[in-house]
Amino acid sequence: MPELPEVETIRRDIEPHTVGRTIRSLRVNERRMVRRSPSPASVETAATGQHIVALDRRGKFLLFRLAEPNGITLALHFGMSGAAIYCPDLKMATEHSEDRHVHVRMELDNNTALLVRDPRMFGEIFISEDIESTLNLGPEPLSKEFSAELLKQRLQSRASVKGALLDQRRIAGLGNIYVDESLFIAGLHPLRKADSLTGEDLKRLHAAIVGVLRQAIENRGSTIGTYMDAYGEKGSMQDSHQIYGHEGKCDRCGDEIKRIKVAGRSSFYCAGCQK
DNA sequence: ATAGGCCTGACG
DNA sequence: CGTCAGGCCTAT
Repeated sequence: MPELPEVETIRRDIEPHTVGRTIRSLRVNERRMVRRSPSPASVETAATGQHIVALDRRGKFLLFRLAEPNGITLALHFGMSGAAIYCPDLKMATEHSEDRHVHVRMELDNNTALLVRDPRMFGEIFISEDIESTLNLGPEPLSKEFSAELLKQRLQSRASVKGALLDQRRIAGLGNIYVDESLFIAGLHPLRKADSLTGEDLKRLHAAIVGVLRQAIENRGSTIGTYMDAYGEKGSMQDSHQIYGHEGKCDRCGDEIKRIKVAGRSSFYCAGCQK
């Protein structure tokens, strides 16, 4: 479930609890969550005893920057159903560890812990010594460099604009919800060819993406099904969704909201507003 | 470009 | 029972 705003909310919340601390132990008790590193044990060994020098986010990945040996990063991805659980004490961590869906337990040197719960196990944990190359992601949409011009470059594709926006190598961090929201705000049909957008289209789409992601972070993400932040609280961005998950008439023009499959994903749009 | 697979759980 | 889910990889 988590897209960029949800992961950023988790990052901001746990940053003060993790940066500057040492990882006392890391337990990964689900092989299927380890796909890029050789084994759970290799991830555990690489992280144990390491100092957390920074907590970053790249796209939908949460990145623990570890001191020594040389710029190693512990990366987490939350897939469809993953959640971080911050535990201010080990009693809480132990209680949660009995939950069969808790697959990762990171214990810090001040007797706090961070758990990862992921029922569907589409999430991932791994170590990389060159995380930027490993992830191979497009630019961050909330970075200074992200402009309408850069968006134009990244959308040089004959694919649908929705498919292109979902491609993490083109732009990092957008998922099904925020793509639909951005396209609605920009007035663009999800099936428009990415390389058919005009300069004006691209300016509107750029502003829509930046605006919707910023607002989603302010609102601590969207909770539709199960997403919870690291403290177990819901976000409120779902109350501001204008198109995703909506049925019936468009608030803006009164036309019927349509639901189709684009790039294999359920897609909501208004034929009156989106061309 | 699309379908299927990976998984569990919620809902009709 | 079937369908769907905020992700992403693979094979066709």
